[in-house]
Amino acid sequence: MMHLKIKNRLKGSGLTVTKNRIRVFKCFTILDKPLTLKEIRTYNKGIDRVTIFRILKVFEQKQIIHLITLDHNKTLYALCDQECSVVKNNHIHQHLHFQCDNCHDVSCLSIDEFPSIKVPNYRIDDISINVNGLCQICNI
Amino acid sequence: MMHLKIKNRLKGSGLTVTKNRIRVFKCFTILDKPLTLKEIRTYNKGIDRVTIFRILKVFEQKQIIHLITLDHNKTLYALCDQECSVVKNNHIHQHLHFQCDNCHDVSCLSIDEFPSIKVPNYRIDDISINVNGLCQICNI
DNA sequence: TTAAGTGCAAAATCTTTGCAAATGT
DNA sequence: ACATTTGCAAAGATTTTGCACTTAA
Repeated sequence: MMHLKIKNRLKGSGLTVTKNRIRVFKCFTILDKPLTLKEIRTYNKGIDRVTIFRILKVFEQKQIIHLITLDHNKTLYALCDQECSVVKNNHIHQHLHFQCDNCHDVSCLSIDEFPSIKVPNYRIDDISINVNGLCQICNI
Repeated sequence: MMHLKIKNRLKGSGLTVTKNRIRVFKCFTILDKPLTLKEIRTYNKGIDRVTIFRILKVFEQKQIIHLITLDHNKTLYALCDQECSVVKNNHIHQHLHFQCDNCHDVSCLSIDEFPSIKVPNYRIDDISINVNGLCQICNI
């Protein structure tokens, strides 16, 4: 994704286009995987700690990225893509979050049949699934 | 659950039985739902902040409680019950975590058919599911 | 030009560590 | 008696806030 596309994405969300926001956005597209705060800071040296927090917060509000919360409070940030659809004012992700127990990388996986869950007397609106195991590469 | 039972549970896990540990354990059984750290502190006034941390940590290690990590890093602590089984050194919970969007209470729900997930070329070992919606009471 | 974003300093939280005193076995 | 747990103080880590300066539209 090039600058122009990024700019349009930001504008489309009603955000001012700034150097920092472009840099942060770009690092998501280049690395092409969910990132920890530490990684984001590493790839955006020079941008203030606080500014990064604020950019991530506004990106999340505008649904440019979404948070992945793994067990024990490990948080990752991932770019939303076309598969992220909006239902009833909520952001519904028809994908699951996978973490490899060997290489520890995290990825968003789309699956063909997303499980539906029924619980008697409850109304289920949103399902969030995290799975662990071995990824394509580590499973050879 | 009364004192004797709690004592045995602690001893059974190889833990020393102390007043504080009994108090913390007891508050889980009385309130009978997953609790936030804040709630645990509220119901255990007088026990030092640090001691609570240490008790929760050791309870987790001994699989007396398990952590529930909701979106945005909200963590709750829940008593493990007989349905928590041990598989391959990992603690597998065949239940899901539900949070009501109205009353915000969190609960562990057992469901009859726990979804199985298959992803080509991946090995899936552990599935963790969080759902939102309306609970029994709020869904009337 | 004027509204919004940024950097820096500092505050507010949250979690961990070290150690002497208290408690459990 | 001896090992473990606890409380307190303080260190670390993480996230937020306030405000003057800079940048984007």
